[in-house]
Amino acid sequence: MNVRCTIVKPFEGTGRRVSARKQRQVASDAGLSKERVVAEAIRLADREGVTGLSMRRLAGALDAGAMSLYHYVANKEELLDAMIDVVFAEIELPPEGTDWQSAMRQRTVSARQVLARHPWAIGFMESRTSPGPAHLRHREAVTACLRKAGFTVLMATHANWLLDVYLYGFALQETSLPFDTADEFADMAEDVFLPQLPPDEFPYLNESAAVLLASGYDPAEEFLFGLDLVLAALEPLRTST
Amino acid sequence: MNVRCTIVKPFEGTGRRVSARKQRQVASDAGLSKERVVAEAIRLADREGVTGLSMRRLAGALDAGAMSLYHYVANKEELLDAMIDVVFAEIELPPEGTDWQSAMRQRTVSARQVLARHPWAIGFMESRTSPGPAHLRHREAVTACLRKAGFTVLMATHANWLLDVYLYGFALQETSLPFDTADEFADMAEDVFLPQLPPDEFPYLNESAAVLLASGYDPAEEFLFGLDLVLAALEPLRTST
DNA sequence: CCACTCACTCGTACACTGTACGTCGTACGC
DNA sequence: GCGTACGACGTACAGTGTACGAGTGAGTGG
Repeated sequence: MNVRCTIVKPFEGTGRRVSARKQRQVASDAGLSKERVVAEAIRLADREGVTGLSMRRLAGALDAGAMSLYHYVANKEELLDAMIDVVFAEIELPPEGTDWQSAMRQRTVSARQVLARHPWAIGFMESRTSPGPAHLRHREAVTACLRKAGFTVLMATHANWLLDVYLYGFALQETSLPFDTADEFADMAEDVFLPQLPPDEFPYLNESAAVLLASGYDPAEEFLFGLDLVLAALEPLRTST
Repeated sequence: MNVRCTIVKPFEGTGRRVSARKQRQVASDAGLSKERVVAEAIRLADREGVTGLSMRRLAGALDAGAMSLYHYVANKEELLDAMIDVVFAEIELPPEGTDWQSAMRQRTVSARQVLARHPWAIGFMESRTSPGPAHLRHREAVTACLRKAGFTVLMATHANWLLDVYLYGFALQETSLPFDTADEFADMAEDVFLPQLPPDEFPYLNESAAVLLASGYDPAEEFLFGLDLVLAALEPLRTST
């Protein structure tokens, strides 16, 4: 196994030494900077998806030449790393001073909102070979929360892992589904899915679709239901109080 | 929301009518076919990752011209759809005749193995707008298993959802991690992670790394631990026996 | 004041991608 | 035997990431 794995500090080194110069420009308006490049890249990815994010288009959005970007970012990989770390920074840390379930619930809900805002990020959050500083701060805070709640190191690792699995798995599924609300689900089920499911071949799927339709099933409620189930299942793993 | 969502039958329509002709060739060796194209695409993606799968390279592996592929596949999207459905077909269905936990455990373990074999598939399993026949058969079997175990339609939906979230979330994390075994984890933690974590800034991460290292933590065990936790948490949702 | 350095910008070029279009050879039904 | 249609594929086009190197202009040492 041949992995390189270094921790990067995204906004350091490549950026212009703005303090070392007598602010030759407004520094945030006209001139480029790594922050501006990354921020615009996130806006572009939010708007057009990750496939719509190309160096040329990004440069265009910044009124710059494509190759100018490479002064702030070594390559597209590094750009993605920096984008992911900004996304991590948007996630609320688990607050101190409450019970661990409320704290983890709050950060996980926040993370889900952030990932819904930046769906392109889901597949990359843990897959970058070099975790950024916001990522590390996040992990430290979560681990601290669990350890203070009385989880042993091993059980905290299990809990951390399971909660992340739930978060990323849910976000992945959520963005995949072609409906968001109960109404959209009803429309899709009625107009698209049901007509394509022969009742004799798929009796249970037909039954499910019919019942869920009749009862006004809302897929948006699935998140908290599963999250609370997972949190409750983790509670017995605590050893002390 | 503007989604097209049709159910495709992957190996039908575009393929050569092999029975209508007096087998002008060996039909599986030399000649192309949608099955052969898709199978080779999966082999290529397994070997080189999804970014290594290009129409030209796939054609090369099949000793054909790039444009020949488009006689069996409308575009790369449809190729991916067909590949995903083959992956679904590799997953064991939950066996009948056992308790629901064993059945779902078995199919989820199988699914994890399949996804480990085809890591490129993880992000696409539920994101294709048109579920293939193997996908539908899979869903039907899982739903049947849960309903027969006494889950109501709504609870079966919750359970199905949570188990899929766990499966995909785990597979996603698993492929992201730069280590697979306990030994590799130990090496990574010692050589790469710990040196980059200042103890005063990340006390809990340092503590965790040290303890896990000392106790020979094996990330491979995480899957069954979490799966059994989820299965146990779902048990009370059953209403009857 | 001049020369030099160096951060920054970006035009061009190359190898690669998906695929639209059109052109073949050939095997088949009549 | 012939028209037809199927399957194969060469070429071309717009797009991608980025290597290379040339330009520009501001700051500094002499």
